[in-house]
Amino acid sequence: MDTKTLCLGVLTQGDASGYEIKKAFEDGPFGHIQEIGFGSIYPALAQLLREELVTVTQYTQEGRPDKKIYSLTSAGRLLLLDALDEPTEPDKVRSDFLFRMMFAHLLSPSALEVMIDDRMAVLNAAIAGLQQAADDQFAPASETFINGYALAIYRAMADYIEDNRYQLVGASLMPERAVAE
Amino acid sequence: MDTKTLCLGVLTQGDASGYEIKKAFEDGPFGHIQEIGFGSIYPALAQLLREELVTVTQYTQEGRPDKKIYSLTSAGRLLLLDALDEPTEPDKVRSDFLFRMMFAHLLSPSALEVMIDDRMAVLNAAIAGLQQAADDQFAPASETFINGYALAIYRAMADYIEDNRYQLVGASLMPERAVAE
DNA sequence: TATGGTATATATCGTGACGATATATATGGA
DNA sequence: TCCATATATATCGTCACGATATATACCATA
Repeated sequence: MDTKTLCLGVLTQGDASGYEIKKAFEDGPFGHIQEIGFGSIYPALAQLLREELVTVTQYTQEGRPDKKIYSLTSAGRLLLLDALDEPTEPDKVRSDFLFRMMFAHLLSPSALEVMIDDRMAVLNAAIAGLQQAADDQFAPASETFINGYALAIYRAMADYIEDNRYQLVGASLMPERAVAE
Repeated sequence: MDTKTLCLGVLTQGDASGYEIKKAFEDGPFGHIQEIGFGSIYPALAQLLREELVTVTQYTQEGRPDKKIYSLTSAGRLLLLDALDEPTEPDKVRSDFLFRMMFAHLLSPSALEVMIDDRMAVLNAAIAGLQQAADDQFAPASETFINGYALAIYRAMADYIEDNRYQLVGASLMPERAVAE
């Protein structure tokens, strides 16, 4: 799933600027699909424009920078549908947190506790935010599904970490004892 | 977490070749942290060698290509410890599957069912594999923790999808009805 | 028997993603 | 007043990723 296709996807939900596409990948349901930055979005939109998969209208705003609103063309809409028909790629994760947990035995117990507490705080904040979003009765079925999916995963993560953190802290103590003895 | 640091991490568990590092990120507990390919590993190892963070020994094998076994230097081990002290970056996900679910209303019910069934098959296979790995009583605490963490997440995903897939299939029916009427 | 797929093993190359940085203005809080 | 945040676009260098090349051995299947 390249950035161009992701932009086409957001634009099916309505016209948007590059800045608004970025926000959709931060707050909205797209935020649970993946993150993308400006360094990917603006070149992608420029290329979509060259390929006539989107059109632009420039707006001059007072007190704000100019805004370029992009709209899907019918060719762009068709290309998205083609992309959805292609084989689904496996999910990809990248967890800096898990990498650190892999080396719990090289960390001091206090450093490890801080890492786990930080992670729990992030998870609990995400869970709280998603529980509020779950109250929206007028959201489309796909958004409700994705929010619930993310909520289920965050809860599973938080529950597992709370139930099993003692195992890691125990392991992190051992090398220190060995050094002390 | 760049590829160089990831390679240093695997090498703390014992000397390894680039090929063996790749395998560690496919099968072992590192597989749940992130994926990396040869195109990232070999340049990273070459750079680590130049910076004297690892050393190499080349082995000639019979019936197999030559093998380059890399070992951590003390500078390499210290650099890994420094990296573990740096602030933990937030997890990153990239789900081609969720992207498709976001556009369930643009898919035929049969195409949607196939996508969900495929996803369930992948999840159930992963769950079955992890349940076997959970029986290993001699694995280090960190590996047991990570395997259990991955298992908890996969189970949460599978359970949620089974319980809520009907919502999406219902939504995918609607446009077809609209076209038919 | 031949063919094709899988495993072992290293390496490169082009495309594209990512993070940092630049530019400009307005608002809100310390 | 000063700094951070929000709005808005854009570029640039570095790094990651996927595809491809090369070479051999082994196993299954047609």
